[in-house]
Amino acid sequence: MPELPEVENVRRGLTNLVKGKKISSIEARYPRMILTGAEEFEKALKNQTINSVERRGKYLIFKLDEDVFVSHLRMEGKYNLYQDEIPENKHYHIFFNFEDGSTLVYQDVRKFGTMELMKESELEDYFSRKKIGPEPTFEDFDSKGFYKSLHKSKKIIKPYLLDQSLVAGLGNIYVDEVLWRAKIYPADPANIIPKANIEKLHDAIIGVLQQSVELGGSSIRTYKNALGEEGKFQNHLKVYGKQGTPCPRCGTTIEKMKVSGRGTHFCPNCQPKRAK
DNA sequence: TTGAGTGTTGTCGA
DNA sequence: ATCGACAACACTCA
Repeated sequence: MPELPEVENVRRGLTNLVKGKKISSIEARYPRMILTGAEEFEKALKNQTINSVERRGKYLIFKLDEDVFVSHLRMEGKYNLYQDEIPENKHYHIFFNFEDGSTLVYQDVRKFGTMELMKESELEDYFSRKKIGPEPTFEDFDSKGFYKSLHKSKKIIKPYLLDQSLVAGLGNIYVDEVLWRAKIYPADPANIIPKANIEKLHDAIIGVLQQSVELGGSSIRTYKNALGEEGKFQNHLKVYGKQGTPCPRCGTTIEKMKVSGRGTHFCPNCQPKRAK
């Protein structure tokens, strides 16, 4: 389900729901989801308190007394907190039982999500091994460095942005949105995009992701935050899912195509192909 | 009914 | 180095 704005809203919801709660037991019904080993995960986290829930890119970081675990929701992961009775659901995979009787349940229809146990001191290395780029903020994400990287690369711009190395947090929805805002053809190689468009792209990445965070993210298919609430940013999408409708900027019909295997929405007039 | 498509990421082979 | 294909899995829609 989630890109950065959705993950950030899940994080905020979880902070309210489980911060300060002490785990009494964990049940991993789908052990393969826990890449570092389900048994050790269950054993290690028992009797530890969740002190904070943080985020890096699209990854959630639960910080406990002695350990941390990193949770990635992939396509459809969700967290729900139950005060007592837990409804039967075949997509409920990991159960965190708390001392106060409540239970945090991880739900994932497609079972793509992952959890990994580690020490806080290992986090930096973990994200650097995965080549997770800067957070999309003006403090962390430098426009000059971004331009330099793109200027010397023949990679196709859209999949390059999706690989998280230049900036963390974009997924298939927001990448189409920011390319539309910066008037860039999604399948063009990075090195032929004019500097002015790259600068616009840089600002759009920060602006769109931040605005979506504030609006609770986008509920496109199944996304809801940890409180079961839908986001509102889907009402502000300009191209994602808008194929066949007029471009809000120029009225040309939005098209959908495939770019490196992903459905890609764009305005053929505002985002003309520059490559021959 | 079957196949294509879905908000992600990692691996493998050319 | 890079890119496409494919994998993990379940469900929806044409």
